[in-house]
Amino acid sequence: MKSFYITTPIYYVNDRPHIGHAYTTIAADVLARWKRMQGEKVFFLTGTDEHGSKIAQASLQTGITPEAYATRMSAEFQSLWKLLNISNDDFIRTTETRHVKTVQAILTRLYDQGEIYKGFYEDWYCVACESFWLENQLKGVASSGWQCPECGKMVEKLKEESYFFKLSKYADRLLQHYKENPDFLSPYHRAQEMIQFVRKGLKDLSVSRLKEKWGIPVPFALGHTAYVWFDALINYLSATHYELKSLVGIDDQAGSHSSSSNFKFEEAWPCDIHFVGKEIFRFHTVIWPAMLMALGLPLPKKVFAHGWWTVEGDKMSKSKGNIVNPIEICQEFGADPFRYFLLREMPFGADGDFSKIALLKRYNFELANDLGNLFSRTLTLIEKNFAGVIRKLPKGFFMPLILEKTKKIIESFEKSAFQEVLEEGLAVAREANRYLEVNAPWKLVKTDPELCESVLAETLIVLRWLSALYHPFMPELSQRMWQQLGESSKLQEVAMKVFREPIATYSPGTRIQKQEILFPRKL
RNA sequence: UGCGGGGUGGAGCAGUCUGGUAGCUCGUUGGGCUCAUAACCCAAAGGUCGCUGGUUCAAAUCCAGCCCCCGCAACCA
Repeated sequence: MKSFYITTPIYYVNDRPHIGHAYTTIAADVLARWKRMQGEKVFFLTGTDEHGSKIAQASLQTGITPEAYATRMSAEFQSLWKLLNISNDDFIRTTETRHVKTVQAILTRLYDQGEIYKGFYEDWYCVACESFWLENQLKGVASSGWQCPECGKMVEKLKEESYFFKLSKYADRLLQHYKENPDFLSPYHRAQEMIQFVRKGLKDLSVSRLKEKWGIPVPFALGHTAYVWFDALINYLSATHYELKSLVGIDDQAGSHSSSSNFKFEEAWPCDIHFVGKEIFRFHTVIWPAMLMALGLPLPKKVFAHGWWTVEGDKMSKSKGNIVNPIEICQEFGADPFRYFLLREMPFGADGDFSKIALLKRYNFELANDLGNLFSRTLTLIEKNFAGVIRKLPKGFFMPLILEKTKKIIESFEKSAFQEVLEEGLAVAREANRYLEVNAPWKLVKTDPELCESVLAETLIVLRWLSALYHPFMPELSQRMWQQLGESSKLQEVAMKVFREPIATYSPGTRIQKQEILFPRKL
């Protein structure tokens, strides 16, 4: 059976994880949990990109080897994902044997096929930084000499032997693919940029470096190291044990520090969705598909580029020192509300701003007041007036609304429109608050207890539906909602059934378990 | 410069593809309720939809020109 294969980029370990990394990973996690809810087998992959000069330099500064440095940083990502309740099935590191061998096998195969050829790479080079720059990246002016944008020292034109991938010959096929698969480039408003870019023609891509030592050696060219992007993109294949046995002649099951993934290429490929930041959309929609074409493999079904966060109105940058540390936010608000906020605040695909005030407002108004308080008032009414047990079977007052929203939400998930999903859910919670206001069960209990019980039974159905809906976004707190409704099952196992049939899955007479407040209001 | 995105009540956004009484959240003002996390509900005020011109019975929406903001241009989520 084909799994639903979903990836994040592998994160570059030259720095600690920040809100941007968390954003992509949380989005992927929400979709993964949603798909699992629907009963699909999911293969959710994330990992770390550990090669390249920046890593080598960073490790030098800390006085340890690149390997040790990468391991340390990679561990930070892994522990953050644990903190954020990320349900990835595998975590791949580009320094793992399974990956290195796959990259080398692919390089060799493309070289043998004539897709990779020897040529010369010529560009501006900074000796101090050991890195190449494009002319438009340089500082200074041509007349007095160009300077390195990083260290300010003079750069020189350098020509070195390099191996090139025949990217240029795939331009037409790429355009054809974009045309025939309108979902491949998502969201739509970013597609045009890529199409125009490819239309202008592509240059062959240098995929090897002589100067770079920290990376994967090119098997057929002594002294050459694989270009980090060529290396990195292949992770999506190497994690599936792509042709490992036939290509490399080793059985990975026993080797390397693979984290127990047993997903096979046949059940994973083609990838269903690559989540990426908008800045690497091009790598994933131009270079990566061209590489797959050269290998004769089917292309991923969709590449989705999300937007960027500014922080308190400013661009996030190290020099400004305004990098948001997800760990701190989790300590203050909890992982689930943080997850909620990131996907709620802006449409997935657009840019947005992260601010403490915005987070606090979403938390208080939506989670505490609208959602949490709805649970609280309903459960208290049941507790106080009916000893915690509703015996009446709800008639389904909310079902037309719930069915309508359920349909919309399923569509929104298909578009990765997480914000829409949360908006629809919130609208239902607000409607339920209104319903209580109109029917005033606190009055009804004195005049018509039977009717009062019915009103609360209807509201209970909404709470069940909401618990199920929020499961992908807030795995821990939704489970607590579920428990408070008197249910003992694991929500993730029943969520879809409850989401579709909140009444049929309900047994009247279940004793509710009002416990601690779900979202304590924050000042 | 090239390419791309955007400019909608005080703030943040949806609506633009498929023209037809301008919608949501927050904020403000007034009222209601008292079950609940000082939470909840109702109502009101507030917009010539960046500018100019065109198409049309009708334009935020289509077309042309202009102004302003932002992003990308081959290793920042």
